Order: sequence, then C-alpha cells, then structure tokens
Amino acid sequence: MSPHRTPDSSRRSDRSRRAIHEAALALVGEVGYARTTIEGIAARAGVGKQTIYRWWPSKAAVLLDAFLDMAARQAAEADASGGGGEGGIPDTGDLATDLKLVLRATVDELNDPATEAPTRALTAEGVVDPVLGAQFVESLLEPQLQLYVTRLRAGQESGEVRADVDPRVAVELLVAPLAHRWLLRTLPLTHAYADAVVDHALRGLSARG
Amino acid sequence: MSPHRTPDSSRRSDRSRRAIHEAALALVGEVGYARTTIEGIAARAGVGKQTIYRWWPSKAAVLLDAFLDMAARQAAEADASGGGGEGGIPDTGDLATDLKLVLRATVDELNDPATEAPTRALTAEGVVDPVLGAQFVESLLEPQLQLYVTRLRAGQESGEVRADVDPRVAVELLVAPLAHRWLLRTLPLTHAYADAVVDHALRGLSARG
DNA sequence: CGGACAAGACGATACGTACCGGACCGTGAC
DNA sequence: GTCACGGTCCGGTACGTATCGTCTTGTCCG
Repeated sequence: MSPHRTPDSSRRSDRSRRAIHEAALALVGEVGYARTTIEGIAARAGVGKQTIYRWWPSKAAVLLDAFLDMAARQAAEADASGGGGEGGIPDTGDLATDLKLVLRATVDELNDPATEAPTRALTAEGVVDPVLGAQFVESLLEPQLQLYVTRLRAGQESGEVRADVDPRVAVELLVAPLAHRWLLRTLPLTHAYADAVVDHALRGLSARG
Repeated sequence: MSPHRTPDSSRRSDRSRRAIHEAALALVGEVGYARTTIEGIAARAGVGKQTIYRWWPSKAAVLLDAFLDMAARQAAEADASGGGGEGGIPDTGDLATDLKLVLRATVDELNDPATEAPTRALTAEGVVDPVLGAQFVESLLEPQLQLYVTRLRAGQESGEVRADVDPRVAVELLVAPLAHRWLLRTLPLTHAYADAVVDHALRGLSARG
C-alpha cells in the first residue's frame, strides 16, 4: 500500500494548516467540489502545492480535515457558551417530542445552502472511497448516531421504548429516511416529514399491534 | 443553456451505442469510476471519442444510459421467462413475510460485487449533480419504490396496514435504512438486518401502542 | 551562554503525463 | 450528397513529483 508518509508533525505549520482548511471550504462553497483543485487551494491559501501533498493524500481528505476542524471549533464554542457541554438529545420523558425537536434541527442543517455543497461532496466521495467513507462515518456520523442510541436506551429503561428493540437499529429507522431524501432528493425534506417519520417509526405501520 | 445538440438520431449507429455501454460498464468495474475516462471508453469500444461527445453530455450520463439499457434488457428477459410480466411485490396476505423476501433480495443485489462499483459511482454522482440525480431517481429508483407503494396500499385495503399512514413515507421507512447502510457502510448489510428493519417498522418502537 | 550547524518544513516553480473537449480529417452507409 | 462514423491532432488544465532557496527549530561545541 501507499503509507503516505507523514513527516515530523511537530514541525508542522499550524498557520498553513488553517489556511488550507479555510481555502478548501471557501473554494468548494464558491465553485463546487469538482472544480476545486489542489493547485487552487494552494494558491488561495498562499501555500506551496507540495505542502498539501505532504500532509494529505487527496482533495477529499483535505476537505474532511477541514470539516473536522470546523466541527471541533463549533463544539468548543458550544461548550464555552452552553456551560454544561453535552450536546446530547433532550430527555423530557416524551420521546416523540424529543426526537422531533432534534430531527427538525437536522432537517434545517441539511437544508442550509451554506454547508450543503461541501457536505454533499464529502458524502459522495465517501460512498465511492471506502477509506475516506470509514473516516467520515467514524469521526462525524457515528458520534452523532450514538447520541440517539443513548437517548433510546434511556427510553428503554424508563419504559418508553420496547425492551426488545436494538437501539442501534432503531436509530437508523429514524435517521436513514431523512438522509435518504436529502441524498437522493426524491421528495422535499421538511419538518412535516421529520414528524411523520418519528410518528410512523414509534407507532409502527401494522394495523394490529 | 447548452442544448447539447443531438444530431439526426435515425442515422445513429446502434452498434457503437451498445459497444460504448458495454465498455463503460466494464471499465468502471475494472478500474473504478474515477479512473474511467471517456477516452478510455472510446478506445475500449473501438469508437471515436467524438461519437461519445456527440451523444452524451458527461461520463456519468454514459454510465446512466448503460444502466438503463441493462435494466431494460433484464426486464425484457424476466418478462419473457416469467410470463406474467409484472415484477411487483408478492402479496401472500402476510406483509412482513412479503417485505422480508423482497428486501433480502435487495440486500443480495446491493452486496453483489459485480454491480457494486458502477452503482456506487452513479449514486455518488447523483448526490452531487442534481440533474443526473433527478434522472437516476426518476428512471431507476422511483419505479422500484412505487412497487412497494402499491403493495402497501393493498395492505391498507386488506386491513394489514394502518389506514392513516402515507404509503410513500412508509416505503422510505423500509428502504432507507438499507440504503443508508449500503451507502455509508456504517454496519454490515445482512438478511438479519433486513428482517429487523421490517419487524421494527411494522410493530413500531414504542412500548405502549 | 551563544553562535555554528544540520534537519526539515516551508513557498515557489518547472516538469512530464493524462485527460478534457473540440476541430478536423478521409471513409462508407444511406 | 449528406452525415455519422473511426481516427488523429490540438490547446488547455490539473495532476503528482522534483527541486530550488528560504526560514525555523533543535542540538552541540566553545
């Protein structure tokens, strides 16, 4: 394989790293992922092309790193202002309401034009490139899904949720339909749809329980 | 816009069209979508590069056409052998069993290494390119989903399915989780998972109906 | 201490390669 | 005669590598 040698990381320029992240996100937002080139990122960041090739194996990897950096900074921000620093799913005792609240927020986030292009590009790249996809899932998606898992487990302990369901499977029943509509653009992704998914998932489709 | 002028289609070479389809599918399967080039397809098909540019606007469009051609040929084949010529979802009166049967088949199809690379490439391209995505959904995905819709509607009339569910939403509750696992590779896509999705979707997650 | 020095990451640039998308042939079928 | 065909050549763009001189950093000797 290609180990993609990473040189001594202690000597790495933080200034360049940040500039590259910023330039990558900006360019993808402006001209789209396909027309964003590594040479363009380097020029925009005021950085030598080789500096990018030295630390990243691909354009997609640069973008993923930029995303993680952004997410980490946002999390730190939320931590500082929110105080408690959890970022979990609320537990009011009413599972349906809690889920609708969070899934509606997810809908708004997915529909945000500012982040749509880079997110789509990264997801699409992950669909095709298993290595990048695994990093994407592990570092961005799975932590989010685990929040749902814990909320659902709490629901099981409080008797809200059937004891015989696998929370991990249940999460996908809730999240996958939203992701499906967003990714494939089959039908509009709305709050009403999020609510419908929650209702159907919790009550089931069968007439006779 | 760019009308992408298509010349006199009556004079079009069917031989070339088929050769291009075949070469495109073969190359994507062998070297992957990213490393498949239009020049490569032309060379492999024994065709002038311009013949491809004359009839298709992009590499993805060629692949989509190849897919449609393949699907049409398979449908014709099934029609000839099956006799009845429907291709719908069986209706034994037991919805869970019927759905598991079909979704298990879908799992096998998605896990088939022969078709995986081209399908992933096409889907990923559709995620990023709205025009291609719309064609993909309209010509390949939506017809499939409609089969589920009709089966679910039949279930409503027979009393198997709650009357107050939107069949179109219900379909996504069943199909999206499979698509989600396949696209993002979060966890293995197995028959057991398909069964679990059906059970959860039909019975619901709530402890109290 | 502090200056010399090696290591290595940096910005920049040049290079050969690959593919794009199109222009342009001569050929052959209708 | 028309026009799509297979084939070839073209300018342009981005790739990924190599290499330049510069700058920063850590070490070692006086």
